This record gives sequence, C-alpha cells and structure tokens, in this order.
Amino acid sequence: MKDQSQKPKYKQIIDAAVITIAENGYHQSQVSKIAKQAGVADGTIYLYFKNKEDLLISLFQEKMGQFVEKLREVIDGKASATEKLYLLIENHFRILSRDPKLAVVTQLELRQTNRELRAKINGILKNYLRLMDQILQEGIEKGEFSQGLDIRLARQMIFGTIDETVTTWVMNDHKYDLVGLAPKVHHMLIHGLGGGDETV
Amino acid sequence: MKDQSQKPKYKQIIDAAVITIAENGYHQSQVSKIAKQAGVADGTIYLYFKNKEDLLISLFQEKMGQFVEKLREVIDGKASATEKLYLLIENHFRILSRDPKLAVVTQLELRQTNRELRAKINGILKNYLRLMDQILQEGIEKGEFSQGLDIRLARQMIFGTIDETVTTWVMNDHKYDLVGLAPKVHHMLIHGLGGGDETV
Amino acid sequence: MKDQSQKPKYKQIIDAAVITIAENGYHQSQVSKIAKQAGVADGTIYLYFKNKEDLLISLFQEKMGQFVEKLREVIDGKASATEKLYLLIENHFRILSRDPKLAVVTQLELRQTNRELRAKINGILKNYLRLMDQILQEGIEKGEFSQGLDIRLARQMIFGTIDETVTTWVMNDHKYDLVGLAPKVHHMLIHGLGGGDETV
Amino acid sequence: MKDQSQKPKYKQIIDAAVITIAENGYHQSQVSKIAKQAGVADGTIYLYFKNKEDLLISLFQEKMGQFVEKLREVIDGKASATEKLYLLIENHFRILSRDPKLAVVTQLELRQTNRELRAKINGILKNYLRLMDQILQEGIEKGEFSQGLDIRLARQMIFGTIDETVTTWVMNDHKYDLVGLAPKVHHMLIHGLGGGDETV
DNA sequence: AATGAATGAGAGTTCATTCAT
DNA sequence: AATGAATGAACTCTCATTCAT
Repeated sequence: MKDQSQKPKYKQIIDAAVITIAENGYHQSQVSKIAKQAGVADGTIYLYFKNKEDLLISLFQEKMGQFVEKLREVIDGKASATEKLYLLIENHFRILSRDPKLAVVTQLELRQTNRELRAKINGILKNYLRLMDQILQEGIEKGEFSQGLDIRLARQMIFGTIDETVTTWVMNDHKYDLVGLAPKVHHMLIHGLGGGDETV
Repeated sequence: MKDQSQKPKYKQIIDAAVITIAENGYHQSQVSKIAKQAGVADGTIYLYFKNKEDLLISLFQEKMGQFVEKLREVIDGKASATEKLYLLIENHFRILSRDPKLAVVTQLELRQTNRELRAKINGILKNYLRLMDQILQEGIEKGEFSQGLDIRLARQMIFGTIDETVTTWVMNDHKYDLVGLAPKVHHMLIHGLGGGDETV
Repeated sequence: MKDQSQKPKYKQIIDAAVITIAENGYHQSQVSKIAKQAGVADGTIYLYFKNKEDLLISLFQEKMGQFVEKLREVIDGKASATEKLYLLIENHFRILSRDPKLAVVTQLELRQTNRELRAKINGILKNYLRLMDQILQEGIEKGEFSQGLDIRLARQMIFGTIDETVTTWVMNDHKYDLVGLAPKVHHMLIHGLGGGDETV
Repeated sequence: MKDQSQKPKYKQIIDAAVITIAENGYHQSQVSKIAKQAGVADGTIYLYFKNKEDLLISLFQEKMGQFVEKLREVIDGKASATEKLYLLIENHFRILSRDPKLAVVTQLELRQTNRELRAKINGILKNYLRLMDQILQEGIEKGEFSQGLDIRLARQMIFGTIDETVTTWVMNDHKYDLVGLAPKVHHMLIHGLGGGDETV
C-alpha cells in the first residue's frame, strides 16, 4: 500500500476499510485485516478511532459527507425542482457507479451492523434526506409538484426507489449501466406508474 | 410459554425466534435464548432445524409464505391493476401493523445477516416481486399504466417505496398509523410527485 | 437387518456395534447409529446394556471370549509348546483375517477409548495373556524354550509382535495375506533376529 | 508456572500439554486447561498452533524428533548392528523412563485420538521405523542377523516388543525399572524364545 | 419389551482491544 | 506515533441418556 503513504493515516485507514469490507464482507473484515490493508499495525487504528464502530461511523460520515457536498454543488443554482431531482438521482447513481466498492459497502455490508450502529448511520443520512425535503418543498411551492404531497412520504418514495435501484444493481454485480437508468427512474418518480397521461 | 404448548414445536420455535429477535436484536438472539422463549431445550431446536441459519431461513419462508398467500387471496378477482396495487400496499402495511415484532425482524434484524443468508432470503422474496410484476404487466396491458414502463424499474420503485415506508415506521417505534398511509402512497406511486395534473 | 431378527437382541446389538464402529470409526459411532444398524430403537439398547461403555466392554468380552475359547480348542492336546505357539499365532491371524471389521475395531477403534475403559479391556485380555504364559511355562519346562526366559517379558514380545503385525496389516487396508505371515513370525519369535545359527 | 517463562511460548505450551494430558487424560485436557497449565490465555495457544489437533501433532513431532535425533547420535559410529539394536532399546527405555509423563502421553493418551490424527502421528513415526530398518539391513549384510529375515516383519517384532514393554510398564504405574529390562529384551529379540542354543 | 422425542451439559475457537516497548 | 503479542469472554451444536406412552 505504498501509494497510500501520502494520505493522512486517518483517510488511509478509512479507504482500507472500504476495500476490505467490499472484498471480504462486513463480518469477515476484522480489525487486523483492515490494518494489514492499510499497511499499519492493529494498534495504530486505535490511535485514530475510538473503536471499530467509530471507524465504521467515520467511514460512512466521511463518504456520505463528500456525497452530499458533491450533490449540493451540482444542484445549487439550478432553476427547477424537477431538474434538481434529476441531478440528484443521476449523481447518486454516478458516484456509486464510479466507486463500486463503496456501493457494495453502503448498500450491502454496512446494513449488517446492529441496530445501534444503524441508528447512528441514519443520523448521518439525515443531511441527505433533508436535501431531498428541500427539493420537494421547493417543487411544491413552485407548482412543479402536487400541492397535496406529503413531503415525508414523498421523500421515502424517492429514497426508497433510488436505494432499491442501487441495491438491485449491486446484487446483480454491477452488470448493467446504473447511470443510464436515471432518466427512467426520474420520469417514474415525477409521473408515476400511470405515466402522467392517464385520464382520471 | 404454556399457551404455546398446543402448537406444533416447529411453529412454536419460529414464533419464539421472532419474539426473541424483535426484543433482543439479531446478534443478541442466541439459540439458548430462543429455546428458553420457546419453552424447549436447546437441543430440541436441532431436531427441527439443521442449524441456526436454517431456523432463520425457515422463519422468513414461513412468514413470507403466509404473506404472499394472503395477498394473492385478497388481490385475486379484482378488476383493475390499480386496485390490486392498492390492496397490495394496504395489506402489506396491515399485516406488518398487526405483527409489529415481525416487522422489526424483517425490516431491521434479518438484514444484519451475512451475504449468503441474505441471498437465500432474497430467493424467498422472489415470489412477492413476481406478484408485483404480474400486476404491473396487467396494468400496462389494460392501459392503466404507461406503455413505456420498465417493469423491473417500476417494481423497484414500488418495493423500494413500500419497504422504506415500513422501515421508517418501524424505526419510529410504530408510533403512527401505517395502514392509514396506504392511500397516499398508492396515489404517489400511480401519479408521481407531479400529481398527475402537471402540464409538461 | 431382517436376517438378524433370529439372533437374541443382545448379540444383534453387539454385532451392529462392530459393523458401525468398523465402518464409521469409534467417535462417529453414536448410540443412535448403532441402534439403527441393529434395527432397534435407541432406548432399547439401554434395556440390554447399562450404558455405552458397558456395550463396548460387552462387545470386547463376547468377541475375545470366543477368541480365546477357539484358540484353546485348537491348542489343547498338541505335543509341543513350539507347535502351540505356532497355532496361536496362525489362528490369531486367521480369526481376524476372516472378520476384518472386527480387526479394525479391536486394533484401531477400541483403543481410542479412555484410560478407564481400556483398563477394563485389558482385564478381559488377561485370559489370553495367561494362555500365552502357560505355553511359555510349558516350553521352558520341556526344554523347548530358554531356561533363563523371563516369562512376562517373553509374553510381551509375543503379544507385542502379533499385535503390531496385525495392526500394520489393518492400517494397510488388509491388502496382503496375514495368515501367510504366521510361519515367518513364528520362526522369528523362536529363533530371534540372529536366526538361531549365529555363533556366539 | 513461573519457571517456564524463560522458554519460548511454543515449547512452553507443548510441555504444558504433556503435563496436562498425562495428569488428566486426553479427553479431559481441554484447551483452557492446557492454557492455564502453560500460564497463558486460551487465545495465545492459537497464535502458535492452528488448532488443538495441530498442537498435538506438534507435540508428537517435537518430542519424537528429539527422540530419533538422540538415538542417531548414540548409535552412529557403533561397530555392530547388534550393538546398535541394544543402544536403541536401552535409550528408548531410558528416554521414556526419565520423562514418565511423556511416556503416559505417547503410550496411552495419544492413541485415543481419531484415525486421522493417528495417521499423522504414524507419519512422524516413520523416521523411527526407518532407523530400525537401517539397523536390520546392516545386520543382515554383516552376517549378524539371519539372511532370510523379512525386514518389515522383523521391524514389527522389534517395535511391537519395545512398545508393548513400555506400555505395560506405564500401565503398572512405572513401578519397576524399565531400563534394566533392556538386556533381556535385547537378548530375546536376537536369540528368540529358544535362546539360540536349541538344536533344531 | 419397545419406542423415540426431548433433554442439557460441555468445549474449541475468534477477534476487538490493550499496553509494554 | 507506532507496534503487535497477548488477552479472555462468548456461543453454536452434539449426543448419551431418560421416560411417558
């Protein structure tokens, strides 16, 4: 792991954790294995993280932080909520497409943790969900989205759909183009199964 | 656990597993704890299940089997795909509302298992997903749903939305009425965020 | 096991134990497996034997009893100790050659038992060792064997040699003729490595 | 176990295993008991041995290795095969006499292991048996031993006799002098029961 | 005499974490 | 800051034996 020696140890260890977990699965990613992948001693990990759980939370925080940050950049300044939603979906897909190992870790492996850890992970996710809520709020105000929309439910539909789509893609070994699905997914979320042309 | 003594041991143990896992979490549900809850000796569990994994898979199979069966009964003979979708959502919500412990187990705890076990669980889920595909196919043929619908993606939207809605409800300690959300969720899935009245 | 139904249950179970142990090894011969082989219920074994250890001791007693009895018949009335020794070796080899499963059990499997059980087995062996002592005593008195012979050591040489020869044969999957080795083994025991023609 | 703290852990654990097995018997020598005897934590054993079986094989290898090595040293450079055989017997007896616990372990306890482990132990014994074969070959060539000798059978006589003698000594709680038996055993092996003076 | 479902004690092994160097 | 040897608690599964029928 010579090329990692430039990075600060903190990030070096987190990246090693992503690789180790993606390659071996959560339950087969012992601290000693992560340490070896990072090129440090077992004990060194405890100089940077309080314990294993803290490492995993930090991993999620670090990666999710970048994630939301990147999305905000892309979305900011766009005219419509509809467009913002599209960019959110596409970039969500794009970021995970570019880092399939991270995708494996977030979609499959990190969900194998216990309730307590998952609660903390959900806390971190809050930022992302809030971003969705903002888009939804804006869409409703601008008249793009239905006035009667229940924002919390709508956000659950958006997040649930995106999440399920990515998970299915990961479980199918990334064998098809995820980013290419963005337009269809976006269209479905906006117009529903009915396609927006139904005469109700 | 005197009132369980009527049931066959097999079901008795599965029900004990649901209760134990819901109350203690997956990783704190040792075989001995499940046995005690079931009112049998540890070894007895191994007369009915090959090992702990087999017990968990059987649990999922047993409960999911009832689930899909019940849904089929409710849905069969209904006129429209739209109506069938509504019934699927409402009953999905209803069944888990009536058995909050089962909801905890399926939404949170059983996802903490390793990749291999989850693959087996997904195999069992297939039946349910196929039911959704049938409804979608029918809806497209009858002109209720958009002709251009990608069935696989649409199913991921439906399942992802339902799943996320239930999980959020479970994570909020079942503190609101889940079944009551069915109409709104159904409407969103059919009409999308745009509400079906947008002029695009 | 229909053809066993004539035999008394006691022998039926012992024979089943021999077969089961020979085929599966001592540690893989659970009571339930022996019961199945014998065509009886697990519990039935406890009507005929106090416990598993008792069954094994009885097995050894039964088979070893026949063994010594047969040898006595063959040997009785023979003229010389040398001849008796030969017959003992040859018949020891012959009996185990004819029942290779019994050979596996006595040479390999029954030695895997704990110290206590082996002490009891040795008690049963005593009869056989006493027979050897008698032959040795007779041989010394008749002048066939050396006057200075230490009977106990001599018996250990005879038994050790026979036992090692049979064990090696069993470990080599009975792939050569054991009985045919009797003359050579006998000659070696009588004349030693020197062959009796050395000029000392 | 303070006085063991100088030794490398590897040997420290092996010696603890010998003592524990000799004192408690094979089946009552749990890993935790061996660890306690060695003055280390249970887990430490697994830093030096793959598993319990590996510890036992290593024990035998280590002790048997020293054994054969010591015998080679003693025997090398001796003039006759007869003398070499004597030294082999005497030293075999001497080494086990000096370490009665090791004798208990090799003669009684280690034979209680399953077929697989015993096969591995036999593999290690091969070196010792080969040493015997060499002595026999040399003796035949030098005219000390009978020309017609079957080396394999002769080795089985030697090993069987020595082994049985030691085992009997161990089963009698080492209550007599084993080394003192060497001359008689040697004489018997060379001249046989007949004593070498029989006129055949 | 016979059954066989139920019992429950018992042990090898893993791995997150520590701490002397 | 970094190391890595040592720790020791914790859990699944087997199987001889029992006893109600």
